[in-house]
Amino acid sequence: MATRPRRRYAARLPPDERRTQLLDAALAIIDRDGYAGVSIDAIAREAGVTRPVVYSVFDGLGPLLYALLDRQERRALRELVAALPTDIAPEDADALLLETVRRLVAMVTADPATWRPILLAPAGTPAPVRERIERDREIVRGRMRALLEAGLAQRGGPPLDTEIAAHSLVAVAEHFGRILVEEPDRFDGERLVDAVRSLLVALGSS
Amino acid sequence: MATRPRRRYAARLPPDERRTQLLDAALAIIDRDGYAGVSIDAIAREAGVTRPVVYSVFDGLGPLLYALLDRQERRALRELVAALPTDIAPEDADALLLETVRRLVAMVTADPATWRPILLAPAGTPAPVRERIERDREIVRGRMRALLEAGLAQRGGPPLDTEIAAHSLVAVAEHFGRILVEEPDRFDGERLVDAVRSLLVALGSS
DNA sequence: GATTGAAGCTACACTGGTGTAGTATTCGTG
DNA sequence: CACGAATACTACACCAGTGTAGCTTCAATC
Repeated sequence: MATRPRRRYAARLPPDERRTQLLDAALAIIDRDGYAGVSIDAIAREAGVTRPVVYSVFDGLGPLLYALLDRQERRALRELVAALPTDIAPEDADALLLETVRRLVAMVTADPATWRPILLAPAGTPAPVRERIERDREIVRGRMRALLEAGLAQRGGPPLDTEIAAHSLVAVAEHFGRILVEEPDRFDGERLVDAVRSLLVALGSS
Repeated sequence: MATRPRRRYAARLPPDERRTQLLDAALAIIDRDGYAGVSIDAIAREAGVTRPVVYSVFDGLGPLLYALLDRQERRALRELVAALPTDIAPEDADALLLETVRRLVAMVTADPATWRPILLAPAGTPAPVRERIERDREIVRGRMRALLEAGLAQRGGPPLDTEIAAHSLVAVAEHFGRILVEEPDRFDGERLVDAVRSLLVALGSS
């Protein structure tokens, strides 16, 4: 009974680098197989290491995913804020809107590994992670609502339930974000921009 | 060592009734705990029966959930088709739209147990079930698209990417459907109707 | 009221994942 | 070049779920 030869030791890393590496491994798994495939065991395997190594850095899968979100959230929100307009340019609102859509599409397609875990979060995520993402979503809606109100005020638009409108816009954005991430060939990004343009024309927006 | 007393036998049922009962049990679990809580074991427990009973009727969890979807899909699509307008009434399109929204809201709030498994499906559902629901979604989008095109043709609306528009409308509808099912107190149904009404006014829809 | 077949139950073997105690290896330092 | 701290590995006990073989009970029939 040839007892299996001892496993070759993985390169030794200080906790900080190990931590980074493990988070990268988790991200790679999520990007490849979705949240379904993620487990302490899978992460250890992906990193070429054994489970106790993972436990030496994180207290379990929940805290690990939370830490991952912690790291990715910053990047994602930064990208998002950069893509959204900062204020309303009344004279060229349409062009600004189109440019924003274009930026959002580019943002997601350029870095799907960042966006997939966020857009697909409901599927099998631990509750704390899901709650956190929902909180972020709420923040984005708040910002969207502020933009809407500012826009309506400046352009003298008619009254509108801006909370509902913000929900709707974010829902649509997420829907197409999900498609961009999961079936990148389904809709060309520019087609989405064109659709918004047509909509603006249809609305007779000046 | 007091060996546990033999479990009391559950009422004997012919396969058909047992099948129905098990599907009901699965539905109750999904309605209560979401897809996360569903397993052969949990379903057997919920039905007051042991696992082999479940296996005598279904080949496993996948087929069981598929059968459940089979049963619920019919009801759901029937309700949905009943709620959507059948044709375009050009002279009172706005009222028809408002009525449709009202009907959709009523449909979901009246029977959340039917709609929760569909609206929340991505979370932890076996692939075949998810694919099936996605197919249904595609059907609904197709219908929505036909309505849009008919409406635009009749009312001489401007050109629009109706595929994108249908995606958007369904995405918004699902978003609010999910909220209605998960946080019924967040938005009053009538508020959603009002929002659509305001939107129509804002569009200067005649 | 005995028989018997359908419908349930128990018990077991298996899988894949968790978490940890104890041991082996590496590598920087003196 | 020896040693000790840091880092990794092995091995185990545990859990929850799966799927099945074989035994038990029930109830319809004669």
